[in-house]
Amino acid sequence: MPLIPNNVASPSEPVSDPSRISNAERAYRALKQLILTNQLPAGSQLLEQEAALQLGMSRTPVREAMVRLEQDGVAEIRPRHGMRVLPVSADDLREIYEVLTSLESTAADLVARRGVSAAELAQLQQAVSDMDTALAIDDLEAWAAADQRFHSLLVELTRNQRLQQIVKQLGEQAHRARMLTLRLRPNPVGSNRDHAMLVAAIAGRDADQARSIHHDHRAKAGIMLVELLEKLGFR
Amino acid sequence: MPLIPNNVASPSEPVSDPSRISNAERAYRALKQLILTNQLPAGSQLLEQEAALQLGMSRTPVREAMVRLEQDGVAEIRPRHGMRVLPVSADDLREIYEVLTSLESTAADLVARRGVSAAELAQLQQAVSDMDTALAIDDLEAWAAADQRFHSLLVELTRNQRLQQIVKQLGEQAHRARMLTLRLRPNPVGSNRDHAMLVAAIAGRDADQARSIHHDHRAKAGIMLVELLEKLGFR
DNA sequence: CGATCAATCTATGCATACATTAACAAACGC
DNA sequence: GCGTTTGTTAATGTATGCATAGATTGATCG
Repeated sequence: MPLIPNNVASPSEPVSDPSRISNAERAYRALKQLILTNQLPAGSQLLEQEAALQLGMSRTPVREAMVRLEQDGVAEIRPRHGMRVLPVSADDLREIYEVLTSLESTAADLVARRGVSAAELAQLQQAVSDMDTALAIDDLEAWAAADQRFHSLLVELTRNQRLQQIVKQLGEQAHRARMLTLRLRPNPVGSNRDHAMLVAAIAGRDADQARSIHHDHRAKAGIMLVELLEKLGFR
Repeated sequence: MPLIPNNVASPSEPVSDPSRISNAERAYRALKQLILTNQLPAGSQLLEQEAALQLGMSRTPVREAMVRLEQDGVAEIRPRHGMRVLPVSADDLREIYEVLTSLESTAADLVARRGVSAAELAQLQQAVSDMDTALAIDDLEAWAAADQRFHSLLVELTRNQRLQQIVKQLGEQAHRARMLTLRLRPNPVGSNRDHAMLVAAIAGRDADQARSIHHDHRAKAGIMLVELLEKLGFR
């Protein structure tokens, strides 16, 4: 007997209270947070039961969280060994940056082409300025945060939710590697300059220029990180 | 100890099936298939219990499948209303094609830049030739299949697994809309020409040309589909 | 007749139980 | 000793039970 849809929903109406977070959601966020901060380092394994105990819930919601993390590409479920946090090899990072370079330079193009409001431009400029400040006082954590905010803003301005979501997901995968190498890489002065130039191109509605600048920016960063990771011996 | 040698398998039941698929996986594939073929059309809802009954399993693996489908972006879980198959609006399609255009033109660039073996080139040419044949006998289903194969091949040749996975996922989201409009759109003769030109550019290692051709190809197709969907009144 | 509210129903989210089977180890034959 | 076999353990995959909250229904009131 085939699965027959028994009714068709009217256009999606908000139904439930979004403020209530399920245990499955809590587990998902908690585990993801642990992974992104390297508290659950690459390669570590976690059994459903262990995680459930730690989080004060049963295996069921934990399992759901692990399934989601697997689909996010940050972990894998190995049938008798629990969830294993995926390492990010130099090759993985190369893949990630190839995609990010493509999508973010497209974002720069789209945003420049459409044009941005004064307020939006100000936000971008603020992020660049925060990066400069952070660099001046040698606060690399703050610099990384501002950098991330800049990229995030840029992508949000495309108003393409799928593009946003994909870039965010890949950014999370790359995050751990970036944090590991934050203090090993040359001071990112060039990065700040690139961003300032991109903002100028966006303000001037020069889509080709914006695309080109951001493409090179991401490609450079990608190559640098991949080489760094290779030197560190991450295969 | 057993008097009957245990290497004699009972006729009906294989002892150890190495490719044993979990019920959760079965549910995932079955539901996804139904959605992609529009047997479970956009907007339809399906309760966990209903699906479980139809698939001959309990709610637990069904639920896992639904969580995965939600992360795939083809359905949403609405508490107390079951899983709802997401409609693909004209706006959704615009988003999807923006990303696909970006990623696939990058793929064309990468593949042309690296160069392909004679065998790989032949596969691409075969796909183009199949598209021509299908068009000549007016078999649109076959044409769509060959078209999909071409795009799929192109992306596989990048050897970037993340790029492949993302393009595949977005392709699945767009699939239903493409099938719906397959007979309403103008005959895709231009599409075949674009593909032939792309193959030539790849053979000639002309990355810029390859990128440009494929970018325009995808952008054209996207605009056409979006307009078609808007005319059909999909919001 | 339409709106409001209470009573009922139901799908879900989670906990828990259980059968299965891979992984490990111990025992065994060579 | 060493590879093989068998027994044990434990983690999973799935089923099931249950409390809850949201949805639905129907009764009451204007």
